[in-house]
Formats: sequence, C-alpha cells, structure tokens
Amino acid sequence: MSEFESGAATPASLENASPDGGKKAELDGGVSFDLLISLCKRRGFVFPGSEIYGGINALYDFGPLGVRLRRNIRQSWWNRMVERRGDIEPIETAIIMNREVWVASGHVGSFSDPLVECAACHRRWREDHLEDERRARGKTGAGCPECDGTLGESRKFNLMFRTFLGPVQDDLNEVFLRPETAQGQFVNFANILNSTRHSLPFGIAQTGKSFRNEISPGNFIFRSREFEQMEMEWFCEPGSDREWFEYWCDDRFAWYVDELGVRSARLRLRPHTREELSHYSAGTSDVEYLFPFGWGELEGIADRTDFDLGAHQQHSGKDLTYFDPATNRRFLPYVIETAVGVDRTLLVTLMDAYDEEEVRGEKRVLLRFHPAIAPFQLAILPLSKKPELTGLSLSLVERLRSRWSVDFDQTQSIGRRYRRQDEIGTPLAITVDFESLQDHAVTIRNRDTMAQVRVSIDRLEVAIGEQLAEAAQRVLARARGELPVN
RNA sequence: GCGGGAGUAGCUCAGCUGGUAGAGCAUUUGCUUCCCAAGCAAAGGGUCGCGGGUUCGAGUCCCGUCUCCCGCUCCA
Repeated sequence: MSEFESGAATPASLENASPDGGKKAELDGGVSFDLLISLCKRRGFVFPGSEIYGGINALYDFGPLGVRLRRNIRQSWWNRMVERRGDIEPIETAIIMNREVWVASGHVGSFSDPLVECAACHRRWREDHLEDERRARGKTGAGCPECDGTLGESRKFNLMFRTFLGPVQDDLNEVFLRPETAQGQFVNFANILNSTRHSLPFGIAQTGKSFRNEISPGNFIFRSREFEQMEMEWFCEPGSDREWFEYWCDDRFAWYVDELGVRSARLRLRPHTREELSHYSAGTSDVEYLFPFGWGELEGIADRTDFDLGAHQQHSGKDLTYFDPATNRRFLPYVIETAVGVDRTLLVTLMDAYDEEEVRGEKRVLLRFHPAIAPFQLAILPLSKKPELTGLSLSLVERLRSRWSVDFDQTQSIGRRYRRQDEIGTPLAITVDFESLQDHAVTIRNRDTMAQVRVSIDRLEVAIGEQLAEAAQRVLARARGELPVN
C-alpha cells in the first residue's frame, strides 16, 4: 500500500502526496463532493439508485445529462483507442462467462479472501495475512493482531457477484457477474487472431459493465459495486513489453489532458511499488487524480506478461500461442493492459470542469467541459417566447442537430438561461432576438468568456465550428496549465 | 462490521423547552421587443425516512428499523 492511500486527505497528507510541492496551493481545495452531488441530482447527471425505495448502497442511476457525458467519454476513448488506429480491434463479450474463466484467471481463488473478525474490536483480517500482521505488531499467539481478542470463524468473502445459470439454484450452476471485462479479451484472443489477420503487436478493446462486491464502496460514484470499464489488452512480443508499457503509459496519460481537458496539475502517473504489484504483473502504473479525499486511481496500466494467456492455455487445454511467420517461432504473447473506469472518468470531468466566479456580485457556476464531451454543445435561446422567435429558433434547432448536440430553452429570462447552460457546461448559446427576423443574424454567446458575437444565419455552421474550436483550445490551455488554474 | 454525522418541498436548510409545517433558490403559468440567476403577478409541490410507544396532542420525547454521508487490508 502506498503512503497516499493509507491516510485521510488532511492538508498534511496532501503535502506529502504532492510530488512537487510548488503546485501545492493550486492543488488544494477543489469542488466538494456535497456540492457536486447536489448539482448532479439537480441538473440530471447522477441520481441515487432506486431512490424512491430509499436508495441502494453504492449504486447510482445516470440522468439525461450524465448519459450524454458518459457517451461522449466513451466515444472519446473509442476514437483514440480504436477508430483513429488500425491495430486495435473492438469486442463485446458476455457479462456472464463460463465459471472456469474465473478459476483460470485466479479470481475464484484470490477474489474470495478468507476473512476472520475479532470478537472484541471487530477488526477484520485476511486469514492468510494474520501472521504478518502479528509480526508487524510484535504479537505472539493466536489472538487478534491489534487487541489480542478472540478471533471468530473464518468466512469466505467473495468479491464476485454470484448467481445461477438456468432456473435451478444449484452450486453446479453457479456463475459470476464479471469483475472485469479483460478476461473476455483473453478468452477470445484466438478468435480475433483467426478472424482479423492481425499480426503482433495488436490490441483488443472492450467497454462494458463490471461488478464487484466491494468491502467498502463509497466516495459517490468513485467506488461503486456496478461500474463500467474501458479496457484494452495489447498483445506484443515478449521482450518488447517494457517498451510498449512505457508507450501506453504516455499515451493514456495524454488522453486526459489533451482530449478530456483535465488539468495536468491534478493528474499524475504513479508507478506501483514492488509490494503493490499484483501476482500477474511485471509493472503497473496508475493514472491518478487529486480528489477531495486524496489521490485516487482512474486508470491502471499493467504489464501482465503472459500470465493470462498462459493461465487460460493451461486451464482450457487450448493452444493460445502466436505463430510468427517471419521467425518461424511460436510463443505466448505478452500483454499490456490499459483499464479505465468510465464512472471515475465522468466524476473527474465533472470535478475538474467545475468552477465558480463572481459576476456583478452574484456567484456564477460553470462547468468548463471540453466541447467534445459537453452534454450539449449548443443551446438555442429565443429572447422572447413570441411565436415568431420560437419558429425561427426551432428551425435552427432542427438544422443544427444534424451536426451538434443541441438544447432548446425558452423559459424565463435570458440571464437565467445563460446561467443554467453555464451550470451544465454548454460551451455556446445562440440567442435569437427580434432583430434576427430582420437582419437574419443571431448572437453567439460564449460560456467561458461570456463574450457575444453577432453572426449571419447563413454562415452559422462555420461560425459555430470556429467558436467551438476556440473553446476547445481554451480548455486545453487550462488543462496544460498555460492559463491560470481557475 | 465498528466508530462519527445525518435523514423536513426538486436543491440547501430553519423549526427554541411537544400544540396538526416554513425560508431561499429551483420549477410552472401569465404580462413586459426582455442579452447575463431582470421586473411584476400567480401557481404547483411535504402523510417531516419507516414502524411502534409515551401523551389530550410528536419533525419535536422514548424504542426499534431502514437509508445516506465521513473515517478503517479497495487497485476501474
């Protein structure tokens, strides 16, 4: 465990956590969870799951804006990982897989830790770690490492959701909801190889839901029991894995800054220490973001060696080797994995985009989304609800919807509507007024600068394109630290 | 599971020592040729988490229960 994960986010621990103390002042603070949770519910990003029944622990529903944001995040990942390259193939595998998959992967074994609980202090221990814990505290005997209390019966604590395939609830029919999507890639490695004519190196990518019965979920949607992953498995020649590992670390880190517009000052790439490394990994680095509770992982990039393919080959008895015609050699490829959480990315884009400023003595709340991920890129706002303006406005809505995601709002005053759009991060608002009927021009108003320009309806698409590009540049400059952090 | 905090309108909260619910914001409607949470006028919305108990009477006291949030072997 790292020093950063052990403590609360006290100012002191944040100082320790900061690799370069110079950024400390900027790194402190940020939007609070309470404020964000409230905004998410009020505006329709995230709702508590099953709310009218009192909710359900650590599960959430996504509202109209949240869904749009999620889709855009997924799309951004998809574009970078699949669409703009030729060497990564997509796949979608079933959430429920043959039970043996999880035996081979090690999840049935290592995901079901035997836990014992102290009757006195109620602390829980992993049974297989008891000796280490006692030694660390200089204890002897069979009691609780902390308080010497009596330990209870050993219980299996399986992090995988269990269910039954078919109507008979029999242990023979036991199956699991996947705790990660990656095994779908490994299990289909031979299928992809045979159906796509790829030679090494190449990747297989998948987005989809995963499920884990976390012991302690929390921090809003940060750790949920149902979550969505975007995972890519990169198959390469043994010996080239270190190089590819570095490549993917750089590439994945860049995604957050260059495409999502997350401020680099709040991001870091942290290599795992030797003790942290998983049994399968020859090296792992996490992309982390500075949350109010401290640094938290968004993405893990891991050199998984040939562990997974080897395990599946052995367990299934099927040949999963790759034949290299150039060298006439047959071998198990090594794998670099990049694994991101959609929900965590959504949380980060919200937190990082959140900003407040004072305008004429009033607080203005805005989300400085990159236009590519904003739920709406445009809002059409008639200055008045008069039918003439409504008609023209709706025709613009229809026209622009073929290219952008457009919101339409004609309730209440124009000032309110600007603020409302600011709060959901719409980069541009297009205002239709009475003069528009005469001069065939409308006003484009900018979320970040509140500046307005009058443009002819004839060249509206061009003007919008330019302004969105400009807005994107502004967000990216902020992300790279070329503009003041706030 | 343990410790701490909290459950009252969509959101944020008020409601003192018990007397059958309020504010701000938000939402909706109307009027105003109306460009930065504008003005005026209205409206909708709560069995005060749930169940018991004490009491003539309970958001307010007691018991139970559920849920949420914050801390302790998580790695998306």
